[in-house]
This record gives sequence, structure tokens and C-alpha cells, in this order.
Amino acid sequence: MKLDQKDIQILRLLQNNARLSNKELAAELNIAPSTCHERLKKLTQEGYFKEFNADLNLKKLGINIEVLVAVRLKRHEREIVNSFIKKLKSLDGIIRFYHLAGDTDFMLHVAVENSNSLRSFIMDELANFSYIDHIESSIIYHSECLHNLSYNNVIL
Amino acid sequence: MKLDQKDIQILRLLQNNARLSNKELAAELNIAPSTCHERLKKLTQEGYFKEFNADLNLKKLGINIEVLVAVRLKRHEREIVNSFIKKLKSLDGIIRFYHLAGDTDFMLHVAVENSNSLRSFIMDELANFSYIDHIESSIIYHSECLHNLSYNNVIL
DNA sequence: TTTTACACTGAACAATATTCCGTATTTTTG
DNA sequence: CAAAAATACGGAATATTGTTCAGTGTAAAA
Repeated sequence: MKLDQKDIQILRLLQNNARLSNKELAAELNIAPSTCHERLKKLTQEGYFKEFNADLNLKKLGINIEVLVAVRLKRHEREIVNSFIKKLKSLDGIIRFYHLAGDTDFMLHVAVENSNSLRSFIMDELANFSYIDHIESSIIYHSECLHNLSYNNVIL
Repeated sequence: MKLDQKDIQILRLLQNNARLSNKELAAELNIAPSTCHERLKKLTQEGYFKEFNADLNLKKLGINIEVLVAVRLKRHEREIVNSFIKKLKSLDGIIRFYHLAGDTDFMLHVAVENSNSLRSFIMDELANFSYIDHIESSIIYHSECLHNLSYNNVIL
């Protein structure tokens, strides 16, 4: 399936505001709501969307520190890596994780209340996984979602 | 403003599916749609939501490689950092960036079509910024959003 | 105990979503 | 190039949902 300009516009608009109504989308594209509805339905069915997330205002929840935690494991068998991922999913405070090739095996985006919670997260929750070789945390001053993707040289 | 169990549930549900309708939310919470609507309105007005994003299926867009790019700058004056951020915002392929304290100044989550596009991104787009000291890219095998946050010891 | 504030519900109304059909436009095919 | 097929479109009808509001009950404050 090939995407035309209108499809791309739908993807772009929803990427930046996932709660746009069909009517609003149609207005932006200058097409009838029924037409827009059909296109969105098709894009959804074809699997162009992975998920729709609400980004919460962490400050309002009393979460004041965000860090990137680089983790290196001692071993890299599938079984061990899978159990580490399972552990990550059970931990409170992990917003997102990246499984990487290279020196660092995992990069974790962690959000916690304060420096004590961070200390506890690292020492009590993370470090007790058997195969951890190295942990290094960096405070995040600021992070931002850009969504600067392109399709056929058209920037979304 | 204090959040009760119902509020927390709304945040949690929308975090995982930002396109849930008010009716669906109300059904999950076992309250009337009108009540749910009022609560959501309040949460929105109070600024509990930063944004609503659609995560696109990158494979479907022909984007096959994701990398984390660690960038170290030579200098850290506000003016230089700001101009670097401005540059990031203008580049095609950056999904998200983190501005960090520590050895690495910026971590970029980059998505490109193939290894040639990556090479071009690094060499032609990124490396020509004047104050770059060091660039190191790591391939992302897998990344995942977890949203494991908590509020008053209640996991969202 | 009285008062006040607040969350809640259901009903009424407004707006939007969704379906469907006839038409126009484009693409394919002979 | 022309005929046929496929696709995209808009508008109207209907179904569903959003939104407002007044009244009720309950819990906190006076």
C-alpha cells in the first residue's frame, strides 16, 4: 500500500495530537469527514499505528528527577537477557528502555520522585540482578519528543 | 489538588491508549459518562497531560534502523547548546532527544531507512555542527515504552 | 446539628461518528 | 484510445457519543 499526501498528513497530525477527532482531521485535510474516516480506518487496519500514548506531566505527579541509566551485563545469552527485560517490566519508575548493540546493553529512561528514590532504584531494585556488570546514571536536564520522520522524502 | 483512585485510573488508561473515548473510560471506572467527563476535563485543565502521541509503525514507513547517538560537545555555554538543540529540531530522523548531565551531553534516538541513511545522517547532518567533540552510535535492537510510573505508591 | 462542598447520576440536547449510496476520477485492460 | 474496473469522494441518514445541567446523596466543615 502506498501512502499519498493525505495519508501522510493524517499520520503527522495524529503523531502530534493523538486525540484529534475525525471531524478535526477532516477539516485540516480539507476533505469530508466520511472520507477522512475511511482513510483513518484503512491506515489503522493496515497497522500504521503502533500505539497511542498520553505523556503525563511528571512534575504534577511529584516526579522530579529523570535519568538515563546505562547498563552493561556480564553475559548475553538470550535467556539471561530475557529475564533482565522481564525484571525491567516489573520495576516501578522505568518509562522506556532501549536494548542496544555495543558496549552498553540497555539504556533505561527512569523517572523518580527525588534523589533518594533514585538511589533506592539503583541499589535496591536494579543492582541485585545477578548478571549486571556495570551501571551508570546520567541526569536528564530535558528530553523532548520530535517525531521528525519522513516518508518518501516528505517530512511527516 | 489530590488525585484519588479514579483519577489515577484515568491517567493510567489514557497513558496506554490515548484514543479511548469518554464512554469507554467511564465503563472501565464503573461510573457514569458524565462523571467521567467532568474528571477528565478537570485533569486536562489542571495540566496533568503534556501531550498525546501516536507511535507510528516505523517498519511500515520503510524505516528499518533505529540508533541511539551519544554526542559530546566541546563547549557548554547556553548559546551553543541552544543552537545545537535548534539544529536537532531541524534534522530529519530524530524521534527524541535527551539533554544530559555527565560525560555525554546529548543522547539522540534516531530512526532512518537503512545504513546509508544513517551514515549520511551522522556525517552530513550531525558532524558538521561546529562544537561537536565526539559522536558514538549504538544500534537499537528493541525499544519499548513501559510507563511504569507511580503516584503515592500506587503504580499507574 | 446544620451548613457547605463535592461527586455523582440520569435525562435532555448537541455534536460527532459511522454507514451507505450515487457520482466523479483515476487506473487498468482490451 | 476507449471501455471497464477500481478507487476516492461527498452528502445524507442514522447511530453513537459528547456535553450540559439540575437534582440527589454523602461526606467534610462549621
